[in-house]
Amino acid sequence: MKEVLPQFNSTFSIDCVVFGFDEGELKILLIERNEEPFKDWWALPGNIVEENESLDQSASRILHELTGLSNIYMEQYYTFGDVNRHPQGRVVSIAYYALLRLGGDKALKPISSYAKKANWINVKDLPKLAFDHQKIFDKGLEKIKRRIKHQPIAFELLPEKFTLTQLQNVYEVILNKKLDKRNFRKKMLSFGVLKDLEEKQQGVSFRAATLYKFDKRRYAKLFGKEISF
Amino acid sequence: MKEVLPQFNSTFSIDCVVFGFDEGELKILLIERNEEPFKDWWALPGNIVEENESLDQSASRILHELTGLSNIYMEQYYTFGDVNRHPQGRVVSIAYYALLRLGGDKALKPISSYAKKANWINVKDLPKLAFDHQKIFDKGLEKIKRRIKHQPIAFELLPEKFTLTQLQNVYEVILNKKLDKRNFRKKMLSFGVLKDLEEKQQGVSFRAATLYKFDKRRYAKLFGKEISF
DNA sequence: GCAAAAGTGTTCATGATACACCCATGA
DNA sequence: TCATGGGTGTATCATGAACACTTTTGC
Repeated sequence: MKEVLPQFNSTFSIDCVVFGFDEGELKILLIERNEEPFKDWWALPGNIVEENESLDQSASRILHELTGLSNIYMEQYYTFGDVNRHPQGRVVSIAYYALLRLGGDKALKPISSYAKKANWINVKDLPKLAFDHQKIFDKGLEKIKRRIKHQPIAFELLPEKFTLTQLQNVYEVILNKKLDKRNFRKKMLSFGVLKDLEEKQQGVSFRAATLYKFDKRRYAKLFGKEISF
Repeated sequence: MKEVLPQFNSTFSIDCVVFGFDEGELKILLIERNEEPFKDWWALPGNIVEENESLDQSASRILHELTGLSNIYMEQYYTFGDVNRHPQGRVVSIAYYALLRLGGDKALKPISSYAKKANWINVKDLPKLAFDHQKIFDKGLEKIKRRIKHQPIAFELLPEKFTLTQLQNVYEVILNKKLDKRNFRKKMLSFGVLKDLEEKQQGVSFRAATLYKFDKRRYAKLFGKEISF
């Protein structure tokens, strides 16, 4: 049966824009390539899709190999297929963005070794990227800018317990503009999806802020999928 | 160089959800398949991407072969890659939606012959579709529902000269809800991107409506890309 | 006591919604 | 003259935007 399909030398890959938020900065995970082409260049983590895995599975696998983490929030957002985007042949790349909580215990534990090293790099300070990865990144950033206005994705970038100021910070960095503190809090709390943990920040040298938690159940109940953050 | 790439029996294709609006109804173009698998089933128009064309080019080509038209408004929106979505092997499909003006002179002039016939079918009355095409359609419809709220895509479904009632109809059918006539007109006109042609409808058996035209230049000037229709 | 961030309300402008009647035309 | 859709305005409500000071805490 299989030989019925038309065929030429082509393949497809996944590339991931992995966003992390740390100390008020939005970063992405870049790897320094070990192999030609673009040896020694910085690139988005990515890999070839294997025969027996779906695209989503492949993206999860790549992230797992890279970070040792599972259950990362990811979404497919665009597919890049210009004829000459890969110097060694026709490679169509399906792009995903991922969001994860940085800081604290979760250091990177890379499993695979196709990269010399992986690094978190501030999105405002990106080096020149291999292939068409700059384009892929740009579109990914644009995507989460839109997304964060209507879906509760900001919480994926924060620890489970967070302060309202940290949350506002995520919005400010992603949207790249200052927001009004009072209006932000009023609006956020008005959705009724933040649970006041009646618990304070620890170890800060100033007034400790209240910790909140995103209440997923309540969110799902109130709004199927739609809201305007 | 080319043999460096990992490879297995796989390929990629484009599938298109081609929307057309006619007499108050939203329709899509379906073809009846001529070949196995799913011979005699209805399916979305689509084809294998060729070696020397980008994804966008491929989508345009497919639409051109199918309709004889060029310069159709299209956008890539999702890529479907489940392992068993195609019974003959691994086929990853990149989905596009297209919008075009129906009615009047523009009958279909199919060029290719992989289909027995192509038909416009009301989206409320779709038959069972081949492969995972129902899923592809669902996601496409969802996409234009969102899109129409922020981008001027409704005009792509109308003739160059249209009445406000026709425009409202497009919104109502895509969003699947009634809108208030006065509020709709007020809002639409307030954007300042509709040009009053000082010309009336012809050949109607009731009061003729004013014809308008979408003013692309003015739109581009006023709003880079963003607006809330 | 001071530095640093937490926390808190009101006013105003704008946009969204609800709602009903007269007008022009062709048959 | 009647059937059909074209065309119009106002009042109310909800939401978003602007804006500054007091409180708490650790050092």
